[in-house]
Amino acid sequence: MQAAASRHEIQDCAMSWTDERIATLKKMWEGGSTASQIAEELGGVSRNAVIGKAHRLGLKSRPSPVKANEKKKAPAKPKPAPKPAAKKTAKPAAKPAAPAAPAKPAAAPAPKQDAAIPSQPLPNKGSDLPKIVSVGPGASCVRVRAISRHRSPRPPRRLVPAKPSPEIADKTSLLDLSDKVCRWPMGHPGEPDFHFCGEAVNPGFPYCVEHCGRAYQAQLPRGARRPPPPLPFGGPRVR
DNA sequence: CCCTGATTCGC
DNA sequence: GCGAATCAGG
Repeated sequence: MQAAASRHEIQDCAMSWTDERIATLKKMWEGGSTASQIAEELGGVSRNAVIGKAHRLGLKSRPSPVKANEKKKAPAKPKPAPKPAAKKTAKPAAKPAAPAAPAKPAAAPAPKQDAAIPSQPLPNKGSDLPKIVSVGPGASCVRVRAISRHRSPRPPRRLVPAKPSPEIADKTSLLDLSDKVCRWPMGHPGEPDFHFCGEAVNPGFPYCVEHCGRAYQAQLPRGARRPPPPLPFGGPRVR
């Protein structure tokens, strides 16, 4: 019995949208992660693929920079892009897709409360991320999402998704999130020990009482700056 | 120029 | 159904 293994880890080269991947996609999408992050997390898929899938799944567009204020008036079509075909056809492969930049200051998800935006778990006394980093040298099937730009030397991406890893087996993983548990992220997505708070939420909030206290801080009068910088999710990934 | 998501459209 | 190409706003 070679069974022992039979994990889901390497998804073969046939990257298909399995239930689990879809679940991860949903959670992250709803959790406020950007398509790029999700794509990176899932691995093997481009940001566009994630977006496309998300829409097909019926997930809606959260704060989109573009359609955010799309008005309902449009007698004329502002979209005269008749795509004359002959694009993909010519280039079935070879695409320098621009993967994603890990660090994205753009949007921090978080519920829209009037208070300040939640902040990241902060570098807790520095004891969150310093740990392992990647698994697997290079799969044989990692799509060629070459880094077109001169970003950083892409570290060996771990192929194991946000699967139940022994490291976080007893912690609240992405897939364990629910409306009842605190969604405060501990660490960053992708980290081997990344997990969520998991405490019972403060009724009406996505976080537990403790983290609500951190997420919703009253604006202090200038002069009394606090040390902790904000942002829960879309933060600078410290890789 | 970078990012973001939305949409189109060939496969 | 999938996702690259493209669009479009910030």
